[in-house]
Amino acid sequence: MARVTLKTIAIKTGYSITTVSRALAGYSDVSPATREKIVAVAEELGYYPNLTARQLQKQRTDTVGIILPTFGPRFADPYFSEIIAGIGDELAQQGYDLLISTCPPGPGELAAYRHKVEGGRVDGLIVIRTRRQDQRIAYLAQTSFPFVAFGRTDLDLDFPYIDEDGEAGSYELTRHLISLGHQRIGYISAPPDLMFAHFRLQGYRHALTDAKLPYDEQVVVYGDLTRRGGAQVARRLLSLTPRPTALIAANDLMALGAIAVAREAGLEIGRDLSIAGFDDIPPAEITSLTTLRQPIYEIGRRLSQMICALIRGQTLEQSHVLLKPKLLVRASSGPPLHT
Amino acid sequence: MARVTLKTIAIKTGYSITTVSRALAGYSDVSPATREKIVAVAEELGYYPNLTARQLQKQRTDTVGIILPTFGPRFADPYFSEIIAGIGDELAQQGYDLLISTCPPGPGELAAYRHKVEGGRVDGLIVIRTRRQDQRIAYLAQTSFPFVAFGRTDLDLDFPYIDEDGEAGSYELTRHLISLGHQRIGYISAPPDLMFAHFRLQGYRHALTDAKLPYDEQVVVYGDLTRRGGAQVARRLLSLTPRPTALIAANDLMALGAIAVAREAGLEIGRDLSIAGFDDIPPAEITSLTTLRQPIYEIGRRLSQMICALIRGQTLEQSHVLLKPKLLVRASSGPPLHT
DNA sequence: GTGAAAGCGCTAACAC
DNA sequence: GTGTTAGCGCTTTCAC
Repeated sequence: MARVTLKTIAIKTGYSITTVSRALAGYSDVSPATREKIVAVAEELGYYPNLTARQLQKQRTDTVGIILPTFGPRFADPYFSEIIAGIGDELAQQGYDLLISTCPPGPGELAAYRHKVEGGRVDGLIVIRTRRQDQRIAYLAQTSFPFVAFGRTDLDLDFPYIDEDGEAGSYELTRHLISLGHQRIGYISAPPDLMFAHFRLQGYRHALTDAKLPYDEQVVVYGDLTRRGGAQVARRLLSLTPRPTALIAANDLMALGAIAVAREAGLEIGRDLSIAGFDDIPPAEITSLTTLRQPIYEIGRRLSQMICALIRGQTLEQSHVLLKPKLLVRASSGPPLHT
Repeated sequence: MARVTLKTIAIKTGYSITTVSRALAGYSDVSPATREKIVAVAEELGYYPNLTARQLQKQRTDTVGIILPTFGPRFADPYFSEIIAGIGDELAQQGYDLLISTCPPGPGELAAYRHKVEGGRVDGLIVIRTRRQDQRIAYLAQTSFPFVAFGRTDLDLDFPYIDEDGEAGSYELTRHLISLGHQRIGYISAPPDLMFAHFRLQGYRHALTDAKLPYDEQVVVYGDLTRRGGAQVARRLLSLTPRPTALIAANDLMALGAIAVAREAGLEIGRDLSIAGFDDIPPAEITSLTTLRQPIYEIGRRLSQMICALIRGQTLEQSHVLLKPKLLVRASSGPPLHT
């Protein structure tokens, strides 16, 4: 079980470590006969280069990092698995590994980032779920370490990102409900420090204003992005008088929670109450939920492409990508009962 | 942007690299005054140890690897995000990083494993979705590299694993349907080389035999674990005469596909046709799908605990863990129409 | 208490 | 063509 290193092969073949290294690396300045001998012995011994040593020497790790901002004990959010799949598949193709950590948002987070960056653990980072005054972005931008973000921020910094145009999407969705005749539309927002929550709420708000409908803070509540959380706050909205005739949730999971609550209350979705979400996660289709689709897997791939390009020192053709989500009208939204 | 290393601090403080190293590591044989000075300078300069160098020296990476067996272009399987969450959270707590790769099952897979193991990229590996004659397990067992598996295999090898007792679960579920009065129960299996597919099918088979019902190969079909795949083969089952009065799918995703197809055909789930799945992914609850619950997140945590213990050279109190899935009877299963 | 020296496994500059 | 030397940044004997 002794490790086979260049030294092992050098001793066995009688050549120097350097020559062995060059032979194996396919350099042209080593004689074919020598190379053959060395390669044969390497195969026989089952030689495999030590990646850590190579990393130390080359001063790069061929690894991209991502730190998942997990709230609470678990994140069953399908969003994460989709994006990791996209990121991982693309990185594999480009010859990079993916180092994943989990860290709850908060003061300890920066340490996790420094750990990766200054510890030389990765060559680049992908930041997801950007927040207002996002300190992770602030830190990374200042170090000039290669990174890309999924999401913008409200800091005055220029950095490469991909984002969905949540405002436009949300605007379109709200208009859709308004055009169906809804006048009192409840809104279940995500935690307001998340940038996407901010944009999505803005879109809702502007659509109301443009339609000369009042923006009523009473019908805007905040959930924690989970199904359970959505259910909780939906209950509040449904107990209001007059009751909203439609509900928009800032993500599908909360919308699904709202649906469950509405059903419990004996309401028929799409008729007595319209509900819409955001993301188009798989269950949304099953539940016939009207929603806005983001191609998360594809976004993951593109994030990987961008970070790989940055690591290689290339300049991006496009460093700010804004994707328009696609409105999918399904059975969960319909005209209000009394118009 | 020059890297701050021990050398930087050594030069600045006038001490040797050795002393700086020891001071920062908190060794007792360095005078308090010296330590203080060194620590101060380190902080001022924003020193952060180079993890790669440390890894090379210590001959360990404090990293655990997992290679996701992705089929096709994407794996939206909620199962993956759950288990990664569990694994990642626990590893973070134990001070380990998680290195994730993706690799489709096949001949290239072993190379990916060797890359991690012999390249010294990780200290241990987690293998998921074991298969019959699993070559990954065979390889790892032979190298005596630390690893744990989620799932057993049919090789005659002793290795640490956690597994669900898919046979017992499937047996119980099938009995449940039989006791409701079903006599012709269709079965949508997963690809047969997956061990869990094998066990789940066995449970179904034994339950039939024990109830003196025939095992009819005509009603056993194979799907690819996706919703779409489940829908495809469910269509075949529903066109048989006599039509099965109940369907079991080897995972929830395929069960959901079957439900969609049945609804299209005008069947009311739980009345005209009973359907059951396996896993209890979030949409299962929403859809009122009778299923078998596995605590995937918890399994992820336990896998991490085991691998960490193994890496530390500890012996496991329990190296073969078999968990019994819990039957959740929901509205998708009921008695057949004509009994 | 502190420093010099060796070495983890590899690559690269430079001689011969 | 091949070997010598140095060095990536760190830890760890072993002297003093």
